[in-house]
Amino acid sequence: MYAIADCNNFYVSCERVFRPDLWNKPVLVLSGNDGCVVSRSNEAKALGIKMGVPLYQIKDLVEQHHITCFSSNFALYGDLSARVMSILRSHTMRFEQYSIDEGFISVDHIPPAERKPYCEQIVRQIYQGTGIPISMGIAPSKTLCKVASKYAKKYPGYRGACMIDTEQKRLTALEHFDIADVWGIGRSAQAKLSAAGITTALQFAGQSESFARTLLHKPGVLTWRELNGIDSIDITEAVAKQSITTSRTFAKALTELPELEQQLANFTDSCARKLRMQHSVCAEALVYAITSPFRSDIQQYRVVQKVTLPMPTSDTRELLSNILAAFRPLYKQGVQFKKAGVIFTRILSGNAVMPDLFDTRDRARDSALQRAIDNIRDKHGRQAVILGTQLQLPSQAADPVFKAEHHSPLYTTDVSQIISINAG
DNA sequence: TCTGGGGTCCTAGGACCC
DNA sequence: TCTGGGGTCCTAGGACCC
Repeated sequence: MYAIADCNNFYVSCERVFRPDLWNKPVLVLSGNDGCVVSRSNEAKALGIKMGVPLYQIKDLVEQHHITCFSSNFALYGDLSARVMSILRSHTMRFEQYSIDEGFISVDHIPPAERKPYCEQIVRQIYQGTGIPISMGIAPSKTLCKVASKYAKKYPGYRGACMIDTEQKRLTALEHFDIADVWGIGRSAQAKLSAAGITTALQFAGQSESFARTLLHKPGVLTWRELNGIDSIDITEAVAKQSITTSRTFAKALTELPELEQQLANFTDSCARKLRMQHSVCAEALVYAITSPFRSDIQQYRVVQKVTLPMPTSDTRELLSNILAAFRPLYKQGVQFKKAGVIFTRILSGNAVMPDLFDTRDRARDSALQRAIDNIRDKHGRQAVILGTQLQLPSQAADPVFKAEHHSPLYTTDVSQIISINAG
């Protein structure tokens, strides 16, 4: 048996931890550049605001109902996530963090009759310890856990934890569950199932396995099995990432090469730090820059370039010089680049690299320098040492590349804020 | 005018080999 | 004019997740 812990409206809940006055009020958290809605309080959902909707399309609604909006504050969300996950991890030997706001645990070590009260207690503990409300679902497969957690979220009577542990409960739960809300069923699968007359999770689970295979292939079979209580997606311990991305949409399109290079330097820096944190090296990367796909009035243009590193590396300078060398020839004057990014695609373990006889770099020296830079930044902040390419350009003073007009303070990570919280 | 960011897995089809 | 069959590996793109 597994249990999932799923934070309720996570980003909104994080903001409310430090703004208790916003309980029971409509609240939204916005994506980068305050573009789209990415998290909604229950009150905002009740007003009909959909996930992912652009802010400008609901401006009137926001004003009319005095909805509080926040720019996303990932330093805060990451920090609170780590606290929630650490409590969760303390309850079991088998734990998997599935996303920033969800984690699976095994509850095999808890006697069956105590599992639900045990999870209710975890819900209370996490709320008391972090201020974040969560819901839990307990079941013999991860997909059924997700179903159960949605019931726990919807009906307060479950006291935060819903368990599917009998055949009767499974049938009843699936009967009232929309197939589109099942974990693993996306838009495409839903359309195919709908065409076959299937609208509930129970109808799908009641089909034959070969029906699921013919219509939805391997992933569909997995979901079908899981809905029928056959545990098919085991808990997987954290492993090194196979790809690392940093990308941004710009508030105002960029046209000049130096400003694009500055952004690519920031992206590369961010990816490379994550790479070194998991003790990996990168053998191949992708750099891209594109015009806005929403603009039908301008000529679309896209740069997508594979970058093969001469040697697998995690050195920011080496990665950046290769990435910029690949990008420069494809840059075109006059193009309005609205979004750009860097993806590290071929990632290897740091100690699996073969030395190259013809290598021209002094790698011992490079890595000593990189370590020294990392140490300084750990102590004194990310801006303490940067590459020249990352320097703020004079033209940007009154012209922000990124927009964030509703950013909350760095409550948990900024030293001055921590002092003021303790003092208060 | 304004439209996010970061991942994983699977599949079909091409390249290549014998 | 006739022109095999089967296997592996790689990659781009799609689907899905939060």
